[in-house]
Amino acid sequence: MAEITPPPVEAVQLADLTFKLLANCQEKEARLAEQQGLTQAEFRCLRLFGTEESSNNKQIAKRMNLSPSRLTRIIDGLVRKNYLIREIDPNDRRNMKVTLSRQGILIVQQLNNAYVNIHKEILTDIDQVQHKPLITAMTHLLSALEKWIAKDTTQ
Amino acid sequence: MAEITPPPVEAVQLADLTFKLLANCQEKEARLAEQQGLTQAEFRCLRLFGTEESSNNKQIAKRMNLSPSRLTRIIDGLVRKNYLIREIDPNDRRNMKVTLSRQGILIVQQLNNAYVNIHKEILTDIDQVQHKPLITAMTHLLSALEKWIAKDTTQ
DNA sequence: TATCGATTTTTGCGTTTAGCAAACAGTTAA
DNA sequence: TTAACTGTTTGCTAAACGCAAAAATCGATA
Repeated sequence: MAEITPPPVEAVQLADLTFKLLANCQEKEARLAEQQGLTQAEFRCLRLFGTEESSNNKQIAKRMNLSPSRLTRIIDGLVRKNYLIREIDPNDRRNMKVTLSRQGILIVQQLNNAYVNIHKEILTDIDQVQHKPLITAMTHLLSALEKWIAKDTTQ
Repeated sequence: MAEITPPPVEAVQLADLTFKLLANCQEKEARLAEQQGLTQAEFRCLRLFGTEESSNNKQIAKRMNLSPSRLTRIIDGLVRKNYLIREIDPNDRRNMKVTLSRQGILIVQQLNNAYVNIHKEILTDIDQVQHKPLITAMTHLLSALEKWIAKDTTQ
């Protein structure tokens, strides 16, 4: 399988780290979502918009790893809360064009600020010189992980 | 709040990284759990045992961030699958002493192996010299994150 | 030692989250 | 026009989860 096997100790440590990190990040996201009066799914959905333009139901569902039907109902909630606008795409009337409302843009900004602030706070707790390496290392980890997931999907 | 504010760019990057990492790790755990015929909750519960001794319902629930009642039912399932043994703690008959069965020890080993193997595979995809820094950096991140969570709980 | 308050687990019940399949609406091409 | 296809929504169902009450037990105190 793998050409050169890394020392198992490192793999064990990494396994342990990502396991714990996952639990903590989940907790972190749950807190943040609650602070804004959102469910976790709503939080993730909104954050996915970022500053981006609009998208349609199916695309969002795919990006969130949820069924389109589930997404319909999550968006229902966000429309009811006046964060999203859902209108028929004039180019293809089957599509629903989902866009952030004025309020939606506002809350996404708030959301992003809060999210970034946490990480700013976390960074103050880590030695300055470690910041760059941390980001580099985690970028590698992420891309390796994405590759692993993609590989396993197709096989 | 923070004494020295780190450059916001780094915080933004880190925020983005942990957000994506979270999604991917969730996916990874879901896959692994399914492979072993376990629900995600069961997976996490078993993995929490690791090689450790026994624990009681309430402790496990707290560590998993679940209500004790939910935990009762998750353990129900694992007892039914013969992975856990649940018996009354003779020292305090209110407590249930939960331990791994022979089969439980086996599957936890398998689980850990699979989990570690993924990370071994992931590491082969990252430059050797990056491994140590990655683990160091992530250890720092984890402890900073844990600190943030603990701080916010008490306030 | 009988009783009261606290603790741990379990059970009953309602809510939320989620997917599947069918219905519906619209598109594209023959 | 019709047939095959795509995207969204709706109805239904199952799983995940928490709350509150019940049951069992403990510990301390009057």
